[in-house]
Amino acid sequence: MPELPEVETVARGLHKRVAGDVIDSVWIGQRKQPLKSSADEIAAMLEGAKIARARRVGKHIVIDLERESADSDEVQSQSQRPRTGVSAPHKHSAPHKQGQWIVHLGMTGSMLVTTPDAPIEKHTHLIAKMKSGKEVRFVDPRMFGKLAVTHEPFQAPGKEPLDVGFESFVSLFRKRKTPIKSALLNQSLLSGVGNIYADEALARAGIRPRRQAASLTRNDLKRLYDALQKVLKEAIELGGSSVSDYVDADGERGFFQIRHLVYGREGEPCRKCKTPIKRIVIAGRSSHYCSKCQK
DNA sequence: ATACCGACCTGTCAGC
DNA sequence: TGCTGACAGGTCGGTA
Repeated sequence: MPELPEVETVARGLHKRVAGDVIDSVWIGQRKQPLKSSADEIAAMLEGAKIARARRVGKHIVIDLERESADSDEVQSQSQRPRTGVSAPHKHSAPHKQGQWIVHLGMTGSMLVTTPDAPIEKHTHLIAKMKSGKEVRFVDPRMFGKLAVTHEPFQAPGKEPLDVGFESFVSLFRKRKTPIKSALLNQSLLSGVGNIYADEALARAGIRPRRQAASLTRNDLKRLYDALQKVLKEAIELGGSSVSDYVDADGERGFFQIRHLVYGREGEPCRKCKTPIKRIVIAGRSSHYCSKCQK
């Protein structure tokens, strides 16, 4: 489901709602598909930790956790401790002060901040109960999402599309024989671009998705670079694209889908020239373009 | 090294 | 009213 703008929206929503809050307890459901870290590892890292920050890296949500340096001697049980910050629920609390909770939403994942009485949706795989009374819930029908915890600083494999400089952008594609659409989807080149925004950026730049990446002129790449940054920023402003079931941390849909030029518009007229939008398959993914406006 | 392809899952919708 | 097949925002691992 979620690409850079959607993940950014969810991360901002989480930050706004639970930054500074402390995780009291964690419930983790059974899943056919593993979460990546084990349930025990996740619970050990999360329980008793304070959420310092929620942010986006590529298509990942990174939640920075802090833990009071429980200087060994007195470790109290989590329940009884009047209004101090973090309690240490485990006797052998991690030696690390800091940790990270990494969430990938896959195709259909969502991270919701709810009240405890909100009905529990089908396919809820994790519930973190916060000291404030709120709950953070990870819901993921298709189970392509992943949860992990780590002490290592998380790094995306590729460049951040909104931070990368133009020269660096050019060098990513210069030698690639693969179609430009495939190169845009390759997370080890750029992290965060998915099927919607690849199509939308190519449409705005006037470039056909099947064009070999290496065949793009510097001028083509400049238009693509500008278009990509612009479309991502606009989409973030509108809370992302809700094509079917994407919602943010508050359960709200995004609105960028009404601005799509090509994605999901097969057969509909191009907004500029009225030519029907075409759909082809590249590397197994639907790709949409206007055959007149994109060369 | 690089690049396709199917697999991983559930849900929905169109067509018969 | 089924049933079947195609398709869905993403990534992996195996294979060419």
